[in-house]
Amino acid sequence: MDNCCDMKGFLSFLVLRLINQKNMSGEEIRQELMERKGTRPSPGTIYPVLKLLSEKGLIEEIKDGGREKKYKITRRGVKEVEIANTKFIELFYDMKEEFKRS
Amino acid sequence: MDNCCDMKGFLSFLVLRLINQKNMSGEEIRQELMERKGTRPSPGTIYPVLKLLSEKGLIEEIKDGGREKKYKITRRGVKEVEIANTKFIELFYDMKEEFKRS
DNA sequence: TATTTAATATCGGTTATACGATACTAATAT
DNA sequence: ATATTAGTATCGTATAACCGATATTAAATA
Repeated sequence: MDNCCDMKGFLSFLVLRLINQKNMSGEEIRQELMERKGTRPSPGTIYPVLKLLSEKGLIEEIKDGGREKKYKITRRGVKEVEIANTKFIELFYDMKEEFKRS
Repeated sequence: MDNCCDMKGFLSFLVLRLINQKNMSGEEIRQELMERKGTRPSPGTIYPVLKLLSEKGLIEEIKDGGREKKYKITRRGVKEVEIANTKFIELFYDMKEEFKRS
């Protein structure tokens, strides 16, 4: 309310990139986003995103016996990440300098 | 609809950064975003954003005689951009590599 | 086997983003 | 002075993001 630039949106992009880096469960993703944003996205936020990405065939479930269900990227997902990365960089190309300094 | 990662959101962030780089009119901003995204945001998208940013004291109008009204960043706006940049980098820090390669 | 519990899934509602269509304004041209 | 036109502004609406609360599931434990 008080802040411009709430940085909403891009959640599915972030989630897809996380799963692209390594297989992750919903809770692991919530934890990772907690560290980046300071706030932990609610279950009602994250699981619908995982469902959506699954339905689009960009990620798929894997069960490794434990309590958690993990997701891994699919080949389509890898392609999608690459396309999305390119779009992202085109959109924010002038952030390059800021990233360098970080 | 078909695509995950629509890259919606962040419009006010983008606009504020553009105006931070140089004084710009609504049309110039639409043009610049056209080049980055491939689609030109509609007037109904861009002018409300400019209004919002004005109301928050992050940008202000300047008239330079011509047909266009330009906006310049305020000191508060500059601060806000810096804060937003930091948040952005925290959120997408792992894009650093992709930016380097670009 | 029954219970507990961590993780996952769903539902309804709120807010923000963005669009298309339309109206307004003021500089320019006639 | 009037008409045109580029740019600006507004309105109503659609969509998407996200949350909180609640329900469900399945592994772990008692």
